[in-house]
Amino acid sequence: MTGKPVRAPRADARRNRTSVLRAAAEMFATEGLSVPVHEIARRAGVGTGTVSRHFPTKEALFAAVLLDRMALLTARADVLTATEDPGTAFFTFFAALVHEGADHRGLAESLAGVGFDIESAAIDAGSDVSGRLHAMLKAAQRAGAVRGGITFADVKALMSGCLAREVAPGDAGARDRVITVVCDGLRTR
Amino acid sequence: MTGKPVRAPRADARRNRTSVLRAAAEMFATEGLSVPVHEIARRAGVGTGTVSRHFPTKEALFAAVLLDRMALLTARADVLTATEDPGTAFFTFFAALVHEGADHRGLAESLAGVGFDIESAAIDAGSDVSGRLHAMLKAAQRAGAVRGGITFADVKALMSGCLAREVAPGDAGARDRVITVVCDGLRTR
DNA sequence: GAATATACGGGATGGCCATCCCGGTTGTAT
DNA sequence: ATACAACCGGGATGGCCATCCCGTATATTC
Repeated sequence: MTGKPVRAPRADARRNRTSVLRAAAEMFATEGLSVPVHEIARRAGVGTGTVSRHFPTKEALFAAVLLDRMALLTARADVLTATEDPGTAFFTFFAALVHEGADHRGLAESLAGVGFDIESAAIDAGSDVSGRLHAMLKAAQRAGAVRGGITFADVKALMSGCLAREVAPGDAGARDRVITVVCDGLRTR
Repeated sequence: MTGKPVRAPRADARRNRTSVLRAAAEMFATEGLSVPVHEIARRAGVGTGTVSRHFPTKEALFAAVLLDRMALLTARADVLTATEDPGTAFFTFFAALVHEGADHRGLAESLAGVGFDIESAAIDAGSDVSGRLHAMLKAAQRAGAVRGGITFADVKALMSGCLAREVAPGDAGARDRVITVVCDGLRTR
């Protein structure tokens, strides 16, 4: 079908690609989505042209960065679903997502709806964390561990609260307090 | 002291000023802080120059818009503090702030730390809503209505969760659900 | 060790936007 | 009615940034 006999990419190209990916992961994590592409290129030791050739768009770069983390998270979700009762699974995964987002400002911003849409990024990345969380919520509700009326959108909103800038990045204690408040609030009483 | 014999501003200037203020309030509320000044000017029926002459900076314009709403809110806080028990006062004011933010996207964004710093805007506006909420939190904790460990920063984070984009602007039901979750989570158990 | 496709760097381009500026206009005081 | 300060509109300016382009360099193949 494709008349193009695809040759393996050049060695320097592969090297640069991973450099960029690593630099992007670090900078998105610490600086957030608004970090200029130029900075990522500088940190990776390449020109801006190289970045946009490998990843046509900043959003595509972000999606690529997300790919592996997302895969890990969905795997984690599947393990929890299989081994824990629905309530525990949901609350544990919720906390895991919050902690993940806390270490990754770009992810948190995306979750909060600032910058790129995380749904589409996730789909580009071929991994659906949201879907897992949604399923776990429903299961936990059926099991009576989480209040009935709560919507998936409600949960996402509460999650973004746990990730708000007010909760300092390094302050795991604050994060745990907030998670506790939300989870206790979500429980059936 | 001021050698300037301040004359009353011209009538058209006053008219334009209030036009701009009204337009800005509407647009910040519906579109958020990222609305271009140009749009505000257009909606107000004036040139962009007129806007920046009256309000030297976009942030100053936002602070001016906030002024009256903030005054109302602090007044409300003072009434609640005087007439209700500390727990009720705190929870009621918390909900009031969330609903206020829901009707005013600019305010919500500012609270969430996106765009301008609301603290400084509030201080420019001469009204300290944060201070009131903080005091009410402490009182509610002393009265045993709210868990002890909770920080004011925690509360702000949770509040911004109630205002997340996921909770659709028109959906008062969703807002109430999320508020309930958070308030129940905050209560001493 | 040539020949050639591939990839590189970083300047050029274009869009967006807040703020500033100035030639022209209008309210106001006399 | 006149004169002057105050004010207006909106174009000009400058900064920031993602993306594109192209002359140059280099990995790969034969």
